[in-house]
Amino acid sequence: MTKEKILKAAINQYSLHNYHGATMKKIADEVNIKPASIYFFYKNKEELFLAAFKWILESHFTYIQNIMGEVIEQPILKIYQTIIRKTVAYHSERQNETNAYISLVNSPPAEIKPFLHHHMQHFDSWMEQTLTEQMQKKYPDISEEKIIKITKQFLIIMDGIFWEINLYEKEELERQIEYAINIIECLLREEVK
Amino acid sequence: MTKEKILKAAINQYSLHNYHGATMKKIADEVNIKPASIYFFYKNKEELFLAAFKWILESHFTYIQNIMGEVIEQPILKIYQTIIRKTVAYHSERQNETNAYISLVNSPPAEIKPFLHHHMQHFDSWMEQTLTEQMQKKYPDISEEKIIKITKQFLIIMDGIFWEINLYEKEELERQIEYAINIIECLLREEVK
Amino acid sequence: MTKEKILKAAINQYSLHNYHGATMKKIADEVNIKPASIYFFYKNKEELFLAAFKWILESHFTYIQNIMGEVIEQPILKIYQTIIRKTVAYHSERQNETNAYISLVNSPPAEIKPFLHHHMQHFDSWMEQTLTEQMQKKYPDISEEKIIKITKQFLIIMDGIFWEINLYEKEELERQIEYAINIIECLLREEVK
Amino acid sequence: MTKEKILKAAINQYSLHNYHGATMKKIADEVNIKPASIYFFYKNKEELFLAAFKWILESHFTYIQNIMGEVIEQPILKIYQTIIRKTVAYHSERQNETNAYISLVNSPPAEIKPFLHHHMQHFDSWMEQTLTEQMQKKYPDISEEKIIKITKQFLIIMDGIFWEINLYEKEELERQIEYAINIIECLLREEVK
DNA sequence: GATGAATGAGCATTCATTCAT
DNA sequence: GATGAATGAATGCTCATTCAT
Repeated sequence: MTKEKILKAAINQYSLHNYHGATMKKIADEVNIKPASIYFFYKNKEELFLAAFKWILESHFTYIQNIMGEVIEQPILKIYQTIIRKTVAYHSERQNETNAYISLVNSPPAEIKPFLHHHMQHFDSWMEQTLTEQMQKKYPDISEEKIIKITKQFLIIMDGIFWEINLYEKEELERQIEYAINIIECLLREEVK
Repeated sequence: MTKEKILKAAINQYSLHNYHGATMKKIADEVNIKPASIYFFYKNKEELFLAAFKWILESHFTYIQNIMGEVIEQPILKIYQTIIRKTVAYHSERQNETNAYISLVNSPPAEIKPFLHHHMQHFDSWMEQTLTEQMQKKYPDISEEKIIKITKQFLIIMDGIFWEINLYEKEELERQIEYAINIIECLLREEVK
Repeated sequence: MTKEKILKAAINQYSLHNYHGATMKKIADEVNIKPASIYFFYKNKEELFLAAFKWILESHFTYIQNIMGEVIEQPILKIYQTIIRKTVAYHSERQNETNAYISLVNSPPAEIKPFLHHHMQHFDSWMEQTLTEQMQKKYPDISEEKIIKITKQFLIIMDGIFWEINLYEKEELERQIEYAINIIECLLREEVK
Repeated sequence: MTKEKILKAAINQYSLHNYHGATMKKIADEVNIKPASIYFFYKNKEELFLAAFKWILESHFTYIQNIMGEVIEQPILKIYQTIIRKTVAYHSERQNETNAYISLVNSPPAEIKPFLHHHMQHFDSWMEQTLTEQMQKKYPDISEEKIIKITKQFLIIMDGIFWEINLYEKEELERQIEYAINIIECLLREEVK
């Protein structure tokens, strides 16, 4: 119970102030305990943040997996649309986790780099594989090469939108999402014919 | 001379450890001076980093402006291609500046936020305006609406590639760039007729 | 316990070196703790010194109030005599507090000025009022104007003696006190008739 | 020229911030030179302030001597009156020097203590001697004992007023001065009869 | 489980001082 | 005479961590 609250507070503090700015005191304050008490649950700051980062990455992963599970039977464009929209929705609603995630990915504390790298690779290949699998099932005529291409292109667009989550205001972001979906439509129209 | 070296060291440290983790000591060590000496050139840490950020943003801006100047007369696809390729090249060669830039954009120290926001807006609107202008000149028949759309879509792709600079190894990044250019081709083919 | 010791050490250091010269290190050394530990009890240097000053002023105030309470029923000359003698005794025995008090009054750190001013005013008006009240009770025939005058004159003499506490050796100070009391006798003789 | 300006600036800074708060930088700024330049004229901070303190003490001494010279032929009450009034005027017009003087006297930097003590003694005995001499000349019938007593009492009152220079606003100070003169009148009336 | 008290290490910053120019 | 550049030492303060209770 308390342990979990500490974890959440750590994430929040990390998202607000980065690793170096997220102090044990601030975390403790957020949970309404004293800094010394954190050490009953976590060996030290590094361990706490390792746990926090794992939690962020895993819950993000799980969430996307769930979405994927829900839409997997739908037509391919619908899948793409849903992933983009839900991902944005997820991250817009959890700005602090997203912030933490972004700075984590971009400038990870040295201790975490190997773990992070492994996770990213895992996530990416899972996403790629799942998407290509579905396309192959739905469009058995299209060459594997083309399918991989379209999947990778989708990832570029996803990444572009992801980067923009933090930069644009809500309305403008909506518009960008529409534009992004238009791109995918365009790609599919051409490739799938 | 020393002042410049301090600036560069600050950028490097910021890229490695974020604002809070980049200490005056680390910067001084990199320049082979004592921390106290930094204060002869910069009033305090904040001022030093403001100077560093300005330098990054301005040199990035100048660089893109130059590229734009060089390719502006070329066909529109060529323009897009060149911007993507050169931007990636620029940032790949200056990983530390880019890292600094990315963490700056994603989790700016509160003191810098207003300045940063102003700059981003300026850069974005300049890019959009320059690109739409060129398209209007080259395709006077296409509606303004469509031109804006394609420009914004280009920006999504740019952002996607930008985000991936840090994530992918060199070769894979090359491939992603090719895919990105393919997307633009696809979009142009359809919209421009 | 420790908190109190820190307070006393702060007063002592302040009396020795003024506000700026009294460093957290010197205070900590005096208490046999490390400077960082002070911050467990006091938020910062300013708060510590505010507490110290309050303590000095209040204990001085309380002391004088007690004296006044004890002699209030005595003849007026006796009251004046006792106040002077006991004040000097009090301050002679607590040279460091007195020194701190004096430099506080004469060159207060800007942060403390308002608090100090308020206290001084309070003390002064209390003293004046109490003394005039007693005189009015004991000499109902003397005009208020005259009573105020004699009270104010007493304060001048008090201030003179107070200033001299630090300047004269013990014996010479005794003699000055006698002279001061003689002045008051002279004033009373004339005014009271 | 510059040397003198530095001296004056040092006094001013000392009066504003005490010895520890009066930095070489602040002094240099006031003279519009760089801190390094001060060292051309003074060996170090201590020497500068020693010079400054000497200057304050001596000019104060000289001033009082001049006043004394001017009024020495006048009746004794007039002498007392003038000394009080002119001393207050002098110090009111040079609040910074006075402040410096007061904190100097009350909490002198350890290095200066012996010099200061010697000076104070010299000043006090000169004042006492001059005044008693004059009284003896003007009232040859009064016993030496009585004369010394009245002189010392005058010094108490002077000290009281001196202490109040910093505490009271202008108008209230005027009133206190009147009261002080009244005291002296009272003393003279009685002793001189 | 929780915390009061303490500390070592480190941080940004200031300051008196030096020295070559 | 004056200063730009540099620094050692110190200062107020923060922070992760420990440990007895």
